[in-house]
Amino acid sequence: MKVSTKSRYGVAAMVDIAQHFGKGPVALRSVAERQQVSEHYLEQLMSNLRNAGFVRSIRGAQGGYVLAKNPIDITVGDIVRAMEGPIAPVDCLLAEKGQDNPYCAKTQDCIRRNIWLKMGESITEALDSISLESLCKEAQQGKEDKERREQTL
Amino acid sequence: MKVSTKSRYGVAAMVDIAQHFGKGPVALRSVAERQQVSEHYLEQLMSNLRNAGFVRSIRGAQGGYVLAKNPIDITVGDIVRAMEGPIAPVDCLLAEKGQDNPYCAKTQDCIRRNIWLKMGESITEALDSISLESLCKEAQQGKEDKERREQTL
DNA sequence: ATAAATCCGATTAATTTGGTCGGATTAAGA
DNA sequence: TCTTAATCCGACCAAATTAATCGGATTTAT
Repeated sequence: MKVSTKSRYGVAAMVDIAQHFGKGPVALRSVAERQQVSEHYLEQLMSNLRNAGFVRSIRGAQGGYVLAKNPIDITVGDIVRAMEGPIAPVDCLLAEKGQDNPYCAKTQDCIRRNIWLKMGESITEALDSISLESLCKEAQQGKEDKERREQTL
Repeated sequence: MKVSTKSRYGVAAMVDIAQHFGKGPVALRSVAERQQVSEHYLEQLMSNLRNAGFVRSIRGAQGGYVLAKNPIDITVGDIVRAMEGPIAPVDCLLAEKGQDNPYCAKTQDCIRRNIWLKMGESITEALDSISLESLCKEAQQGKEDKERREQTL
């Protein structure tokens, strides 16, 4: 029940890029350095985010990545789904309603299914309530607080 | 972000045993058959639940497992924690407050940590709101509904 | 031209998950 | 007391997933 590094690095990268929103493309190299992760690995992750439409890439020298949407319109849930697919703690939740379920024959009267359904909904709700904008604001706030503390000393 | 079979089988077994609450020990063999999982594997899982104090085992012929508490006092969250340890989507949440964190140096001002903290709390809340008793009732209800439908035909 | 970037597919390494196996121990019942 | 049905336990193994790494192709600003 751990969150994969895909999601963690993905969120870290997106927050990093969001913090440069409106200031031109951010090179992955610099993101990798700030966030202390492998640039090559990040590369792979970014293609998921690009295909999902959350970032746009600019190739060639001085290129990099920019957000494809406003930070308020991208949530942590969006990023996690782009990295790992649908949020579903068990596979049997993936079957469409009304269709027969390839993962489990007796979907209809399975009491345990509801447990994991509820769990998935809770996770989704929590993660979709956090936008890149709110994270950037929080980071900015933290930075200002820190500076104020240091000045007061 | 899938729930492991440990947790799923663990919950299945506990519901099964709970349905026999007050009727003497349930042999793992019979649980394994009803739930369609390997008896040997279930064995391993039960030792977690036993060590956590949720079931008591009775060895020897005619032995088996019984709940060590009332079904209303055992939640799905309890079972999941017994099977997988603390519910923490990222390791850095495991460090005690105020102690320095072996997983990440800058725990204090990490905005991302709060994401996963919130996520963990949501999961915990969802899973702890479901008791074995409520699951048994739901199963019983489902069974009665089914019988009624069949009689009406 | 050159250098700085992204892009992409293949491969590998490490970790976790999901078991299996064999035998020891315990206790009920004939 | 013997047999049989059960839990208990540690070691081992196989498969799947995760987390990278690598090499080179492509694009573009300067």
